[in-house]
Amino acid sequence: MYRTHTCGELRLSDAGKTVTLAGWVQRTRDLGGMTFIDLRDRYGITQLTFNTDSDATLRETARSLGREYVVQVTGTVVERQSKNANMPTGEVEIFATELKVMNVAKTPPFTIEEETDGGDELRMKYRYLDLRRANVRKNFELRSRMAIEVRNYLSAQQFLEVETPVLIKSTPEGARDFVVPSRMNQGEFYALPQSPQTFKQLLMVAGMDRYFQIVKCFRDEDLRADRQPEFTQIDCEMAFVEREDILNTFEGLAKHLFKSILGKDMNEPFLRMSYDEAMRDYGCDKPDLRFGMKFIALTPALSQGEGEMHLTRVLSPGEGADLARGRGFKVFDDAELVVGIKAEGCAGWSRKQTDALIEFVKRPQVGANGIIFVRWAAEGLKSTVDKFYGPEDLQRWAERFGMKEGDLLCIMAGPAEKTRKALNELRLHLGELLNLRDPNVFKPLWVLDFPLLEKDEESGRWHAMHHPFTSPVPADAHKLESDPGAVKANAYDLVINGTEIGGGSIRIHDRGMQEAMFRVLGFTDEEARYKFGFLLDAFEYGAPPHGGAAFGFDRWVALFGGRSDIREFIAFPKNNAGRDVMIDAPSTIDAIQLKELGLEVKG
RNA sequence: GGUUCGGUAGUUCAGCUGGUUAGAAUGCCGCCCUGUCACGGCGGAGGUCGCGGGUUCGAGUCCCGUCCGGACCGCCA
Repeated sequence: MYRTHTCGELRLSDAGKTVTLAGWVQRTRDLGGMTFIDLRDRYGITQLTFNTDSDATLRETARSLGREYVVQVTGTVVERQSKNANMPTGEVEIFATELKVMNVAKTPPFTIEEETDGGDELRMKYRYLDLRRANVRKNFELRSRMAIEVRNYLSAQQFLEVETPVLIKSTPEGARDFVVPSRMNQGEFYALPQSPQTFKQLLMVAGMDRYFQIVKCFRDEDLRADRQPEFTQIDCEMAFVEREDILNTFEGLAKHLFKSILGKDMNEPFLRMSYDEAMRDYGCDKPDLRFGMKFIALTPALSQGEGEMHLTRVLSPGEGADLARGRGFKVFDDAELVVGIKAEGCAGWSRKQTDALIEFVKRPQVGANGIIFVRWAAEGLKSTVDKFYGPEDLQRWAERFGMKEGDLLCIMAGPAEKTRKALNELRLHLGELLNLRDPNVFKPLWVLDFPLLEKDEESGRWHAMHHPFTSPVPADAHKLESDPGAVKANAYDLVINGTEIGGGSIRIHDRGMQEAMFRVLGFTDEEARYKFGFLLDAFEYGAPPHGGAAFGFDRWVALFGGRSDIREFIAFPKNNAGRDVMIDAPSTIDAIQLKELGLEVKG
């Protein structure tokens, strides 16, 4: 037997017991006459003590231990003379009588402590050391608990966990597929699933009624802090349901997780908002509702007074440059949209601070031209466009925004889509600066009524905003082929704190409608049959109405863990370039493997 | 495909308008220390300044290229 107890469980009540522990040497404190060793395992840290009463060889061994040596120790649990209130085992220590080094260790390249000195790259290269750190380990304890609670909730709701294949057929309609060559079928390839979408629909045709799976999905697209090439979804599908049934079921799942994991009672029904509303009020389809700063448009449609109209003109060619006065306004060809947000209590911000905001929105990633500021300070309303606007204009704007003394308006103008997007970035940035994005506050939101289709500006083709199996809302179904852009999707996203946690839809379950959808997307009948014939065929054998949802498990865990980087919640993640720096993958394969697969590699 | 920030000791970083022998903290090694828990004290070792080229009397510092990493845009049905 390697151990009788873990390093996290001994308490004062255990005093007097003879115990054996095993673990890693966290730290040695050698005081000359006494030596203390912190012994660590997954469960905690226990202090070992050696002194002049200890056997001389034993003491010598204790003093020679390096960080991360694996040791087994036997000794007596004793009450500490100086207790440490900061650790659960802080009232006791082990007076060691035997000490065995089970394995030595090189000095690790970074400290194995909560506040490590290691940078991200090193931590990932030595991830097995990084994972020894208590705060990293906690992320995986959280992840494990959440997976168990997801299963608890869904199985109580009669969902069956069914595994779907990982080697499937390539249908790169949305994201690019990862592709796997087949040795037995040379020249042909499997693809790894971007999601088990079609399989879960087939399970509904199969009468499974309610399916779920916590499943890896793969997308060969560029990475982000919240995007990995392989990631985990909570994938669900239900038969004989309408949108309302699905929203209720998964709102229930979310509430169950909030309660069981975070101890939070989410009694209120989740807010609901249409896509159009979200775009109008927040400039994005996943608004962070932890704070206000709703968009308010000043022109052109909503404006009445001359002031607003003038604003459009001022920002037009020629005059814009003059207006700049060194503040960075540039010329707009047209200001389709003039829209602002109100930052409460920011009227006192310095020139340096407001300039920093302008710099922020002028970054190429945001691409705005500038910001007009209106502040209500002690001396009254003042704006960066005072040259062009009198007090009565400013007063009207202030009323429009419900402005109070101390508030700062940030107004942007330009092409509608770009301006909305830029103001969204500014809003989030201000929320950050003003500490309004508290990770302990959760504001869930259902976003509904997405457009079914989006037009790709380059190709002029329609593509599905969600995926091609999403049904139109019943009222719009007849417009699918005549006016595709006007069709709303029977789809929904769950957004929490500005993060898209998941989404889903009521699916098409009728062959004719699915074929119409493929036509709208520009598939020929042959293409549709080649890629999705199995699904179309299945719809002819009694496909029930069905719908479902999928949730980004990594993101959800990260959200509950109060972080935005999902890599912290994935045991062995990939870096920005899709590489695993620990095992050094991807890598080349040898000539024999290539030959067996019937592949040749260029270059 | 693009934008942007970074790469200097094992590690995290500082290093000014180019100028003698490149610093700090921490870690590591040695010695001292009987109640530490970020122990303390004294001493020591440790560097191809990512790589290649250029400018210059002189480059960690400036320029060009390249590699690597981070964040972001495009992309992510």
